[in-house]
Amino acid sequence: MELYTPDQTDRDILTLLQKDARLTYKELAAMLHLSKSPIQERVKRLERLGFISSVVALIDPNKFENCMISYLQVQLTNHSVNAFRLFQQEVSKLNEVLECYHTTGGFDFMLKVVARNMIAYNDFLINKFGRLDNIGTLNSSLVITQAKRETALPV
Amino acid sequence: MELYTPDQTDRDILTLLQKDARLTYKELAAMLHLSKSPIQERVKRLERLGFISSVVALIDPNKFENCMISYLQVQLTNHSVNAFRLFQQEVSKLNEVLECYHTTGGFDFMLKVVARNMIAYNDFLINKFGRLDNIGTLNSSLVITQAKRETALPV
DNA sequence: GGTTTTTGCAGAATTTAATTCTGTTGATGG
DNA sequence: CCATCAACAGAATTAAATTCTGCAAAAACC
Repeated sequence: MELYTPDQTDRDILTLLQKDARLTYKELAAMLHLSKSPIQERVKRLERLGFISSVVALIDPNKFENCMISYLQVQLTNHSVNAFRLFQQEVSKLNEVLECYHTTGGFDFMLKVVARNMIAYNDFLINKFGRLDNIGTLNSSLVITQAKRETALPV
Repeated sequence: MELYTPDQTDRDILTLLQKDARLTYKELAAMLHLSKSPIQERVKRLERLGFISSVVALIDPNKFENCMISYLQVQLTNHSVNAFRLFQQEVSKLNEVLECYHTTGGFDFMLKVVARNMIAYNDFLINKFGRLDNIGTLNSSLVITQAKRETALPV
C-alpha cells in the first residue's frame, strides 16, 4: 500500500516543517527554490500518506506550576504475547501516560508520565497504574530539569 | 516579568491546539462559543508570553526505515554544579540527542537518542558521546515498539 | 523511434483565513 | 461620577491556501 519514498525535496520540507509548521508555502518555496505549487502538492502528499501525522502546538511545561514529569520503568511478571499486548492496551488508556515504549534492557517498558505534583503522582502509581495486572518491578526517574527538547527527527 | 495566568478559556485553547494546531480561529471560536477576535488575541498572547513555544509538524518515524530510538541513562563521575552544567551544554550540541533530562533515581540524566541503525548508534556512543568528559555508568534502553505518543500536556 | 501517459513544475484566478481596525460593553479605580 | 482598561463582536483589509490551466521533461507503451 505504501510505496512512496520521499526524495530529498520532501525530506527538506519535513525538516523545515518539523521546526516550524507555520511556514507558508510561499516561504517554503523561496527556501527550496521552487514555486508554491510543487511545495503544496508535496506537503499534501506527505500528509495524505501519513509521513506528517499531525501538526501540533508545543506548550512550555515550565510556564505552568503543578506539572511534574516522570520516567517510569516497568518490568512485567508475565512475558507472554497476550500479557504484553494487554499491558500496552491498558496503559494507553491512562491520561497521565504521555508515551509508552517497549524497550530492551533491564526493564520491559519505559513510560513518560505527567502529574500535577507528587501527591497526584503517588495517587497515579497506587490507584491507577498499580491496579493493572502483571506489574513487577517499578523504577521512577523524576525529571528535575530539561536541557534539550527536540521534536525533529533527522529525515 | 511573567504575571499572566491563563484562565479556563486560555487552557481550553491550549488543549485544542496541542491536538491540532491547524484549527482556524473560526473553528476555535465555534468550539468555545466566542467570536474570532478574542480567540486570536488569546492565541497571540499565549504565543507572545511563551506558553505556546512553537508549532511543529509531527513525523511518523515508522514511515522511515533506518530510524532507531534509544533511551540512554547516564551517571556522571563528578557531581559539581559546573560539571552538571558543562555536561548539559555539551550534550545539547549533539544532533543525535533529541531530549535530555536531569532526573532523580539511580542515574543523573536520561537522554532520548535517535540513530539510523545500530552501527550509527554504536558510533555515537563511542566517538561522540563517549568523548565527553565526566561520563560514568551508561545504560541503553532501545525502543522496540511505541504504544502511545501523546504530545498534549493536561493544562 | 515515435506516441501516449504520467509526473513535476509554474503562474493565474478564486476562495478562504488571518490580520487590522472600529466600536461596544462591563469592570476597575481615582 | 467619570476615566481607563480589558474582553468581546463585527466589518474591512490583507495575505495565504486552494483550485485551475498549461507546459515540459521523463516514463511507459506499442
